[in-house]
Parts: sequence; structure tokens; C-alpha cells
Amino acid sequence: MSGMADVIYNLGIDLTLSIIDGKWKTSIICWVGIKPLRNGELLRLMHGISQKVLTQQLRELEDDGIIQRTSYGTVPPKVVYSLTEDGRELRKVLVTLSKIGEKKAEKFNEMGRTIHITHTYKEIMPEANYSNLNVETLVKFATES
Amino acid sequence: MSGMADVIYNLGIDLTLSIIDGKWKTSIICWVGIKPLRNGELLRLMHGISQKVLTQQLRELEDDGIIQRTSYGTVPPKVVYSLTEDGRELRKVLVTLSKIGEKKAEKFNEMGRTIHITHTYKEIMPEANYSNLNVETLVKFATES
DNA sequence: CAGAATCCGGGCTGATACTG
DNA sequence: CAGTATCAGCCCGGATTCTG
Repeated sequence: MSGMADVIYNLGIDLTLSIIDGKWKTSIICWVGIKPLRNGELLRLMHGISQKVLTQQLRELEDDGIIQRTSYGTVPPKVVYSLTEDGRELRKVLVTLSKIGEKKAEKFNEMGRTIHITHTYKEIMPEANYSNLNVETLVKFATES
Repeated sequence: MSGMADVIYNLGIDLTLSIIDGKWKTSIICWVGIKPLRNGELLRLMHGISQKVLTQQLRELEDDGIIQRTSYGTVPPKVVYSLTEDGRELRKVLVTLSKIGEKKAEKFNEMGRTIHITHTYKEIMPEANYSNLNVETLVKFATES
């Protein structure tokens, strides 16, 4: 019975990619991986995202067990988003994929195909420590090219 | 001058994902990684893809240096697609992403979210050797669940 | 056999306005 | 502050048809 159809993927990678599929999800994972962030902070950090899309992608990442939402139940409301264990693991892979992309970018540039990558993989490595940075600094970090 | 705008990515991963972005590209890379394949073979192997989309994604993968096109210049035409060195490297990462997806699928299944993955990462490992299989066998391999 | 050309529909994203 | 709700545009993918 049930209208809840089972989901079928050809390969495991199709599931993995479906989890990070969304224009802003990889950025969200990287930012939230640096330190827990609030809705408004994410909005300012990721230049160009709309409130609606941010909420959507946060919900999906939460449903997929990549990030977790913590509400303080205060008035005015305070909510922070942080990575789950799965999220931290996924973030490591994102670093690898970033390295590959940067190598590829070099090749493309040598061949006359101009590519520019704003942030290097080192900035999103799990080892990177930005815990002492405040949001204003992070915003500068995000918006400067 | 030039209308050819430079492309800007926030992170290297955005470039990497753009390369495998396309409903069938990961499958193409995996299949072609098993052995060089012809247009018609790929069409039969990947159930549901159309000729137009296959051509599109093959071209894009070729432009991105992931696969290479070899034409024999005969009549009737014979063309085979195979992986480049970059393609073989990328394929290894796809295996990793598949492992992650399979682990995630197990968790989802335990939580009542039914996911089915048709082919395991072992089947697309670079070490897997299907060189002695003919296309008919591959088709069976591809279409059986 | 390999592929080019055309038309079309759905889904994701973005802009805007509203609410507890 | 942290969302919801609604509408609109665009791009990707699918079906079909035609060609060297």
C-alpha cells in the first residue's frame, strides 16, 4: 500500500550526491563545520542565498543527518546549526573533492580556460581552527575575493 | 573585451561537482572505466538515457578531460569512449563516495527510510576486471536488479 | 551506427511579502 | 530573529524526428 515509494539508486554515489545536491549545501557544510552558526549569520556569510532556499537546504541536510538544529527556545528565538558526526565525516570528503577541483583548475588555466577558485581547501580543512573568530571577521573572510 | 566570462567558484569542490553534474555522468564514468564502450553500447547499458542526453554528457565529459573519444573513421562509423588519466583518478573518488553512500543507506534503512542501492562500490573499483565480459553480459549486469 | 535538431514539461532557485 | 507562503523564470532532461 503506502504512497511512500522506496528510493532506488544505481550506485552509492548517487545517494551521496543527492545529499549534497543543492546549490548551497556544500558551502553550508563548510561554514557550519567551522563553528555553529545562526540563521542570520549563514544568510550574511553566503552572499546571494535567499531566506527561503537557506531554510530548505538546512531542513534537507537535517533530514539527511548531516547537520543538527539546536533551538534555545528563547524570545526572540535563537537557533544554531552545527555538524553531526556524519556531517564531519562528509566534510572531510569535501576537502578531498576541493583538492581535486583545485588541481583541475590549474590544468584548465594552463589551457586557457580561465577558472578562479575563491577559497582553498586548506581553509575548510577539519584541522583549520576558526573558533576564536567572530562573525564579522567571518563575513569579511567570506566576501573578500 | 571577450564575451568569454571567467568562471568563478567559491571552493574547488564546486568545480569538481560541476564536472560530474549531470544525471548520468557518474554512471558513464563507471561504465567506461570498466572498458572502452561505443555509443550504442552505452545507450543499452544505461537504461532510460536518451541519445540526445548521452551525446551531451559525453561531450561535456570530453571537454572536461575526463573521457576521450576515439573515432576509427570507418563506414559505418565506429567510435569508442574511454577514460583519460584524470578520468581514472576521478573514478577512484567515485568509489569512495559510493562507499559513503552505502553506509548512509544502511543507516537510513535502520531508521525506516527505505533505500535500495543496485550496485555496490566493489563492482566499480578500479581493481575490478570485466575485460573478458562481452556487452551482452554487461547489459544483463546493468539491467538486473 | 553515431549523432544533430526541435519541442516540451518539471523542478529547483530567486524575489517578494507576510508572521509568531 | 527565524522562519512561511506565493509566484515566476530558467535550465536540465526526455521524447521524437531527421541525417551522413
